[in-house]
Amino acid sequence: MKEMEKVYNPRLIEKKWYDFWLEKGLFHAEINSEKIPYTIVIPPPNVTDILHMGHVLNNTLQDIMIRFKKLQGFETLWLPGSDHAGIATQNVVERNLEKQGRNRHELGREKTIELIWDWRKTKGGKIFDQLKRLGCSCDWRRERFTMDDGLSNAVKEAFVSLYEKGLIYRGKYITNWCPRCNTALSDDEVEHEEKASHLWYIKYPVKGRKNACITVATTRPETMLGDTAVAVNPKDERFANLVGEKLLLPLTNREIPIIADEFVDREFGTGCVKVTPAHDPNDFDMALRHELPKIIIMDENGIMNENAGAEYAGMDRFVCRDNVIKDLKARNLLEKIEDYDHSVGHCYRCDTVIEPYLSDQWFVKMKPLAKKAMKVVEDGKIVFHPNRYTKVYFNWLNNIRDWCISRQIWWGHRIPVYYCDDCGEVIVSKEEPKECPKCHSAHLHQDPDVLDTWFSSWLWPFSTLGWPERTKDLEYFYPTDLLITAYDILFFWVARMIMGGMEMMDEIPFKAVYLHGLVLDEKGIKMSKSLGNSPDPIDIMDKYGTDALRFSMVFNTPKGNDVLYFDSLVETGRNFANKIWNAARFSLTNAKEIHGLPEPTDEVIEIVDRWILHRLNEVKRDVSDAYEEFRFLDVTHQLYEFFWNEFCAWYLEIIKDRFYNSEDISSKHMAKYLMLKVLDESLIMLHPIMPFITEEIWQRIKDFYPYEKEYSIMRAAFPQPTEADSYPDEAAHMQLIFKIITAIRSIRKDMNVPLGEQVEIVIKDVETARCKILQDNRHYIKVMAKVEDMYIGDDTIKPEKSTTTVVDDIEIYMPLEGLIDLEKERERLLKKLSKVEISLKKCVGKLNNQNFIENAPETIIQQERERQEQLENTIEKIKANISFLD
RNA sequence: GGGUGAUUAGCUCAGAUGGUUAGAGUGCUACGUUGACAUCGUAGAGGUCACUGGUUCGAUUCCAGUAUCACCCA
Repeated sequence: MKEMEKVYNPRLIEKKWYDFWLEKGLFHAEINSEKIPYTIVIPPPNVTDILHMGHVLNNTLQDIMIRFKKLQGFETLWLPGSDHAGIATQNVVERNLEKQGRNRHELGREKTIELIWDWRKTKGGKIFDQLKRLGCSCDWRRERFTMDDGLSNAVKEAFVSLYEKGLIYRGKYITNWCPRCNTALSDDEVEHEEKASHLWYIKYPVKGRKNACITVATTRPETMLGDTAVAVNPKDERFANLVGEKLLLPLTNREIPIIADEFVDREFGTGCVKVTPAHDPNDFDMALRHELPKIIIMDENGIMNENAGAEYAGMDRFVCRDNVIKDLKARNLLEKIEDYDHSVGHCYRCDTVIEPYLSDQWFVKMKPLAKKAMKVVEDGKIVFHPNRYTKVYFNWLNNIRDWCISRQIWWGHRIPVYYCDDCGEVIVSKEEPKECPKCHSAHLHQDPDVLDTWFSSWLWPFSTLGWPERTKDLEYFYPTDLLITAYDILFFWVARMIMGGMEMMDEIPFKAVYLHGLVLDEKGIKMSKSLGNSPDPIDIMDKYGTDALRFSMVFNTPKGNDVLYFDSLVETGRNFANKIWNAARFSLTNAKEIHGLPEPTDEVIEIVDRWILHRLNEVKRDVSDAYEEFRFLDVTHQLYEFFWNEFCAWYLEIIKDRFYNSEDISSKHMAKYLMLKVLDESLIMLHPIMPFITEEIWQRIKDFYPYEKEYSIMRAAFPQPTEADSYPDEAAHMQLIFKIITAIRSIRKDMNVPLGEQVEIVIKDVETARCKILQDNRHYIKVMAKVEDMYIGDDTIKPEKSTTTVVDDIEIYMPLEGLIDLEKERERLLKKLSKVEISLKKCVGKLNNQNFIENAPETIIQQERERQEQLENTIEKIKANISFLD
């Protein structure tokens, strides 16, 4: 194998290993009765999607769990795929047509759909190549698309079975209509935005009463052309005498009644509301209660029609608004205009202002589905992480309204409903019927609409595994284990999948849901294409490496909260990757000759070896727990701290002395063995987060390791903690040694004694047991603090002209012939003294508090007493040293 | 209008069933290229844990309220 370069270069290795994993089929899952399955289905990206930072976070987290579970020995399946994104995809192709001066209508339905398929085959699914670049261990052999035959069949099956259960119905209702996309949308596809607007107060003359008017307030004055009543609250005495009277609707002179309805809020506006049943959902309900006519005043493009009156027909709705206002003013019927903020619905695909619009649509009855979906979460069969989303979920399901599933577009699953042209019979069937079952007519036509894309997505966890066929895959992999998605599609998708799973499979779709946050830019603003604040993740990977990006995202993403992204963030990951690389480089150059040697015996083990084993053991436990609990931030921080600040900064530095200066072969061997062991196990623990660099290094070291190794790190076993590697005493002793070393280095720095200059140190510790620890491990202090001569004892004497520090209550002296600056020394000691005195004051304060003594637990009191003693000793020693300066 | 979350170092964020000296990354300061790494090393400075009350022997942590910000639902 080639020598390792001085700096880690991710470009050279990433593609190589991804191809290797693919070639070995390491991402592929099969039914395996020997193993427990662990399944994640990908939240399918749109077929039009290209990778953005949100995808990076989402897919990195999924990959982490899949790789982690694989290391734990599960048969892991990460099932990838995309959805057909009805509106978005059709929009893309329509825009292309527009550029050529054509449109879908002149092309016709079939030809347009053909074009969209062509687009999907040539341009669609670009994101999958990008996910591969990100290292995602998806089982690509199982890639699915919502428009595939199997999944289309699932959609039909779901529709028909829901219809047969009476859970799907068709009707004329107010829906959210996008005049640009020319289709209905579900409530969730409407994004509300607070807009500064006005409240227009319009006077409606009362018929037969000269000069009598009633004033209504509205935010959408153009809709008055479709008013069929004015409503007041029945308890509102101001208008009691007017109920039942007729009004003359301005600009049209149509007669409309004044009605009384509980819905009217007496406090809002004037207390009188205009009722426009065909263009407002609340008014629609009111119209049902009062049997009012419903006048549709605009077409599907938001253009006023003849019902709006000859003067306004043909006008765009917003132009019409201006004209209505102008004309009302001219007739002196506009009482006033107030500034008013209200939330306006926009199409989530094209941002056009939504028009509530009366039309024939298909709906799913949600209440019965919601009930089951709530029960499984109540019963703890599905757990949300973080848990607070449980409440949000219940809140949404408790207030759920029926789901409008028909869309007036062409790209999607055609609704499996047929109408008899002769007798009007409605036939709901998976197969296209040959004749009307009622009148046997052959003149049938299919419903022209298609289904909401989410109507196929909510079946995803089981349709991708073969449903409605009862496949072996379903039996083995379903229910899936985990769904990872951003919290912004909790309702769109997660809740609906639970409903779908319960209804179709009578089984939960997944056991856990992990909801992560959104990726924001450095100012905390949501990234979006239109703002241009979203970097291209591929550029970032080119610049810093994939592992660096993955690590950095996780290192900075608190559980369930948003993450702010900026480039400098990724430097952390890049630097860490380089650190790992160099630790490996060091290890390899020093480990070569242990090839083939057996595991060393305990006879030569040193305390620092036990310390690193102990720490490694703790890290295995903590990291494994953190992975299990989706605390990815803890995983990265634990591993970063351990690898960099314990393994590299202390262990590797300490064993250098053995490598370079020791004659003891077996002791050297022990250090090399442990160095490789820590490296090996750290790599495995890091692998789910940084798959590429860990595989590269692991491949390089595996031959040096005394054990037989697998051909890929992906097939390694996640390290298990063991009681045998637990050395709490030795670990505590080493911590003390490290503290002493740091204290000596600190004096050096303060006194301007560079590490290149050897010094003499005298340590005085009157506590016998502890003093022995220092004596036994003096060589570590000598090596790490560059100390030539060292005297340790309970009776050592402070050398003249020496500088001092006190660690706990251990005194450390460094003789500084001619170098000591008395003032500076006094300053140092006084600073230290004041710190310790503050601590002591707090401590004594507690112990002098009778209530504390009476109420606090004995262990805490004991702890405080010991602390007091040590602090007093420390102070006494610092003071003595200060007076020594005089 | 209802709900959720946030407020801790210059910046981005962890954290503690309530009990030593509140942590990390980044930034900053000083010194340093010794044979893994300057994408580095060593040492250091930097925090009234948003505010006001309450519970408690003890609150930055629990509770209530206030303020500011963000998001979701209507």
